[in-house]
Amino acid sequence: MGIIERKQRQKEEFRASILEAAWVQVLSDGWQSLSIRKIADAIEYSIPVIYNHFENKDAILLEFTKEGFQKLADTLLEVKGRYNNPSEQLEAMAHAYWDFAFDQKEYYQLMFGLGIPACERVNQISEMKCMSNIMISTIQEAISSSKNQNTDYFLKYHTYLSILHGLVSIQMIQKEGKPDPEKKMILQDAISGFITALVKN
Amino acid sequence: MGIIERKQRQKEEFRASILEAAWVQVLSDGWQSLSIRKIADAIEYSIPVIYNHFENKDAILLEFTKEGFQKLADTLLEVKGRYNNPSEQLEAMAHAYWDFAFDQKEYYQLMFGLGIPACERVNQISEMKCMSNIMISTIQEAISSSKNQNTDYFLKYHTYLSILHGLVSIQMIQKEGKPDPEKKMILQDAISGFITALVKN
DNA sequence: TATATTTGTTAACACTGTTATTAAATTTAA
DNA sequence: TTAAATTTAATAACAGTGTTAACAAATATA
Repeated sequence: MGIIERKQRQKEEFRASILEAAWVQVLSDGWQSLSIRKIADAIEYSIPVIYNHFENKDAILLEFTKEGFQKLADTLLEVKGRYNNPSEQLEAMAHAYWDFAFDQKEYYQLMFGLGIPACERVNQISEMKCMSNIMISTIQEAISSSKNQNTDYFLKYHTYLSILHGLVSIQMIQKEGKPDPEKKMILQDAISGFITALVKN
Repeated sequence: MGIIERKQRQKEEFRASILEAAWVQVLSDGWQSLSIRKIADAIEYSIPVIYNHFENKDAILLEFTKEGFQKLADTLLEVKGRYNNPSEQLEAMAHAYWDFAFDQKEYYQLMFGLGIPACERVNQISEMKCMSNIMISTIQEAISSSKNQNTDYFLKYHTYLSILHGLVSIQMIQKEGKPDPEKKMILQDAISGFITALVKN
């Protein structure tokens, strides 16, 4: 009696095929031109079937938003694991963040609402919180081994993320494609300033 | 024979009325819901007349983008004039930037493509360059009176703008409306770190 | 086999930006 | 003043968009 299991499996495959078709569209023409109709066309089904698997278009976008934060969190965690010193970790994570943004530009734009309406209340998404926690814990560790143990870690987390996002998004607005490698000097400049202020004060 | 002058004047008044109607729409429902049809409805004319004054919808958005950068540039210049010391100027300008972003949220979102497609090649807009120059000149002055005169001013400008934009946009993504006054501590933290690094090194 | 239930399609609604065609008003020329 | 030229505006349409009500076909249950 594995019929309902098979049905469940097929349903999930169907759902996955919708996301797959959507992703192909996005990679080829960007978020702006993604439409339910094109997805339906790609999977060779009629339009309303998509609404059997997703409440609306936003639900599809939300799925990718979550995926994006999960991928970023995974990357940060992996990179963090390559170092022991919190300062080194924060620096390496900053570079990884930058690379993720430009290697997975479509994800990043969706996650942070660059050019398209982002899911409001992004910070309530659990995958987003997961990413935050990785950053926060590292900052807390850095503070533990710093001169001033009373530093507000949440403030510093916010500053850290803001610097990273600011650098990335300003860069993305101004130029198409991946930035020159030298542009990473700006990242290096800003982030080393932040880390110095965090540890030395 | 002031007929052509009158016509020219009327044409500009018409143009202004289009922008005025658009702005009312934006303030009440945001950029997302602005449409040519609603503008036409508001000015009580048919749709195609709008295309006699603007090539397309993007041209209307571009107009507001320019306006926004002009307003921001004016504000920064005014604030800068209140201080003599470059460090103080950079700090005051940072606070003015923050205030502008949240007081003129609609402008800011359009200028930096938060949630809506920004005009590509924003940095080619002259009003944008004007704003940049105000920041750059102040940074150059700060470098002149700093320890290391060889500091790359353009890199520092980019860092300065990125920090500001990052702080603002992360804040805007996470919360609706104007942020708590205490959130400005994050700005203070980040920007004073930047200025210290700029002048003391 | 007959009845439910799920699944998918057609067709429509209410929008969007944009434009070709046509009519009206206005200005210019005779 | 009348006729031609020009400007100005409106209607109606095209090609899209997200979403959904109504209906038909396939499948599962009784």
